[in-house]
Amino acid sequence: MKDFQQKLESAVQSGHTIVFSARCTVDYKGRAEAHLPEGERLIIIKGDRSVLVHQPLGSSPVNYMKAGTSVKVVKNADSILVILSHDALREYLELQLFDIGFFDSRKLNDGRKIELAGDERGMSDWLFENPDNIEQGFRPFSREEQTKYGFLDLFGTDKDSTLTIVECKRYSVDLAAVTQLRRYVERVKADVQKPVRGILVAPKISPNAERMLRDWGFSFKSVQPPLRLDRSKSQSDLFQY
Amino acid sequence: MKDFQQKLESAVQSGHTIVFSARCTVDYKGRAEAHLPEGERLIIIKGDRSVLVHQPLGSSPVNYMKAGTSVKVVKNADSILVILSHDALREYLELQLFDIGFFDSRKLNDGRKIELAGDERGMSDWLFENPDNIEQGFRPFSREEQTKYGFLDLFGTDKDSTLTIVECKRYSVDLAAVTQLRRYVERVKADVQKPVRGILVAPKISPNAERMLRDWGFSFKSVQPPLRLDRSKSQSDLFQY
DNA sequence: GGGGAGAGATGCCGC
DNA sequence: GCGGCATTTCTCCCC
Repeated sequence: MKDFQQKLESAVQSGHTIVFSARCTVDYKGRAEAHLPEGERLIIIKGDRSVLVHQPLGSSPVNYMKAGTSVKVVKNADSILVILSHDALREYLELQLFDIGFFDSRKLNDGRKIELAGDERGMSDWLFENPDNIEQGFRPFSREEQTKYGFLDLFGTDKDSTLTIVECKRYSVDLAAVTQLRRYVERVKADVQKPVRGILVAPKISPNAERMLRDWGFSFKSVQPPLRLDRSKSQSDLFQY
Repeated sequence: MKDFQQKLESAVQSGHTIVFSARCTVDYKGRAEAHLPEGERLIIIKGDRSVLVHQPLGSSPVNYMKAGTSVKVVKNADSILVILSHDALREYLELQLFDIGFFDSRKLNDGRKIELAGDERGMSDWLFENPDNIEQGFRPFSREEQTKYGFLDLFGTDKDSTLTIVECKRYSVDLAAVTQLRRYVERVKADVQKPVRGILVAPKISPNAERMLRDWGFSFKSVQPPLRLDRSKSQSDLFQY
């Protein structure tokens, strides 16, 4: 355990990626307050001093600290305290370690960033280029633009030259999406003193959301934009297993 | 590498918590599509077959799969493919491993659940017991209840017996919170054909949200409820470092 | 399994 | 820094 304290402190110092398992308790105080009774967990401390505590099941960390956390290690009679604090965020995490399972610390070389396709930005980009997929005659003149009216996905005119606001959702439209569109439409309508239409575009919509949408005179268009990740290496046959 | 394939397959079979580092590429296809060029990362496969891929910086996994993923390992000439698929969710992740840094696999014993205090539920519980913190004379008759009107945090009457809906937020009230309250108020108002008040309760509110709130005749009450995590072991001196 | 809503949400971009 | 908003959001609860 003495050895462990030494190892952990120098690993943190060197900015390595640190992974270890331990029987421990966890206490958190910050935006909320939490306690996790004794059990075996996986603890990760990264080079930016972000911290993750993972239980053996579940994809989300049970506790965590953001990058910039300071790490202090204190040896007790029968345990080691790892005191993690982020004073700027006023968040504190304390691990009381009773047994260490394994420990690894190493430099990981990785400067690459993930390339992602199929997000909402891509969807509105595609609809901007292919507006007839929303409605015949719809002509957008702005896209993802911070207008004085707010952050409108697509803003344009329909075939009758009526101002039309389009809100895109990647998945199912819910009540919140309808109120969001309503907020945009009302803001623009109040400003231009003319009729303004609202269209929600998404693969599907929940029954409640559709009812509210109709009540407000908005419309829904079901659209499933194609995924597209352009890069030299063909990916077409990678997911055939 | 041959050895690694064997180790990984049997570790997955035994439901262990598996952690290893590898120089690898990552490809994802599912709700979106993603590619991560070659670099050194940390990979975690848990007993429920949830999968996490972590880069050396940042608290969020760069790629992941939910519990119930099936794991297949294929040996190539110069690399190992780990093919992760979740057919029910139609999500696929592929790791191409070129070098393994370290590998650990072990059973972690942990059945404990986290105890959390200071969430919105606790806040509405506290306000239900101490309604004068919202407004003199406010008397709630339901709390966090799934009424026919929706999920109202607090529902009651004010000192003039006017129906009053209270929406609690743990942090700053934003535009979405105001439209949410508006949706509740309108639904109840339409049903009872009587005036209905709306009150937002939170530590603070953004200027835009406050403007919209006032426009609709709702009110805001700044309240900071105390954190409280009741348990035998006193925590009062644990965060003094 | 879907809908609805909170989360110690996180992360991104804008002002 | 806050605000506004998407997220491969995730998680929980309830129908």
